Amino acid sequence: MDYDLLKANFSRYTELTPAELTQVCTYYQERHISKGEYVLRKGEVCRFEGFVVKGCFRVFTIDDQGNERILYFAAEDWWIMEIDSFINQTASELSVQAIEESTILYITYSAKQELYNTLPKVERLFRIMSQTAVAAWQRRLIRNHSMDAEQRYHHFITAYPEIARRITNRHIASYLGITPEFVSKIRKRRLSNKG
Amino acid sequence: MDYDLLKANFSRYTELTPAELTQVCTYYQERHISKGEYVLRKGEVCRFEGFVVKGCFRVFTIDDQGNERILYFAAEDWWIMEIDSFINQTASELSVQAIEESTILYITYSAKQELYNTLPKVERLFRIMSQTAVAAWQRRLIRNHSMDAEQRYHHFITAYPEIARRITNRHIASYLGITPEFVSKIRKRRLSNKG
DNA sequence: TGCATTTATTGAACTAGTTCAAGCTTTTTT
DNA sequence: AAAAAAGCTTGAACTAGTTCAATAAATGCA
Repeated sequence: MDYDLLKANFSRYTELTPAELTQVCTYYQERHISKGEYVLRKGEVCRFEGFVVKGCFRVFTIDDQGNERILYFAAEDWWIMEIDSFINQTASELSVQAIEESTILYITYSAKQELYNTLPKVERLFRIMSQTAVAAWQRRLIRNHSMDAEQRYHHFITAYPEIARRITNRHIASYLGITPEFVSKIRKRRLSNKG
Repeated sequence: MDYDLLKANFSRYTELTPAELTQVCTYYQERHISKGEYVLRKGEVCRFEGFVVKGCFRVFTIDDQGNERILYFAAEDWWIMEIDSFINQTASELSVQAIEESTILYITYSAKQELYNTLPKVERLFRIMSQTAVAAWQRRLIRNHSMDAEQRYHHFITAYPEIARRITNRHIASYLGITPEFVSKIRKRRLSNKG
């Protein structure tokens, strides 16, 4: 099992010694998820925190009319969980589905609690990780208010070219909050402006 | 000085003994801010984390064309800071301005570091607070994608009736990501539907 | 108190994005 | 390899929300 990606992710937030990093990783287990499989469904309790080692997931909501809204994509080096459901062990508002053959490293709720108590430095690690995430979500909200659909599309494909290549137009549309038809029209416009 | 509101806020996230709560509060100082005054301007480094005891603030961005977008309002029991700027001590993307005569309790960057080191439980407190905030920002993003302007307006005034009464329509518009004119039209529509 | 400034309302013309429907392409399944 | 299913593209008609302009109302200031 290869924990290098996970270790690198952790090291971005707090300095841990190689021994500490290795110790933390022992709490994480590997799991393979096939394309289309759900790791979490709306209404279930999120019992794990997952780190994507290989593959890609979509994290999304389903509203009363059955419309799906993709909140984010999680490819290599991203986390998948329903944060509220995981920390309070309550019903999840989100679903998480693999859109490729994937491998994750996951930690259960009880193992996570044990990890926090065993190695208090991990508390700081996830504190900083979460604070960084808050800032990122705030920036995304501002982008959504200050950019139109075409600008948001352009921002997405330049900020995440890797992910953009791997997903369908419908998924991009759902992520951007617009219709798939309008994504087609934006693409057409962009092509004719460049040709 | 009255730390009750701050203590109650902390207690929502982690259990601390009365002694610990009191100890934590000694790191926070009171400051009065007059209406219209800025506590942070875009480009400055955010050197404090503030908790609103009395009054109301707007936290907002200014884009290249000079357009302001309100990210959130912070009245009593809310926090004001630029989280990214505070944790990394880098230039802030946001500005924070008092829209009423206000009182805050604030902690400086170095005092916060000292607090984390002196009382490690605080690390957990802010870890949970930040994780809760991530979930809240995710929910807000989903609302923005799945509701139209009228639904968003209605959600805001029913979720935060207190704040809605205290701010102008322009501010609500800026928060909702629509024009002030359209807020007027929504209000008119709502009135005639009820009369 | 009166003047100046900001804020709210309303309407008419406009635009970004949606909806629906049809035909085409690609992927998945058998 | 064929059939089925899902995804993409395009256009025409529509709608939610914007822009601009003018007027009225509220607020701040000397």
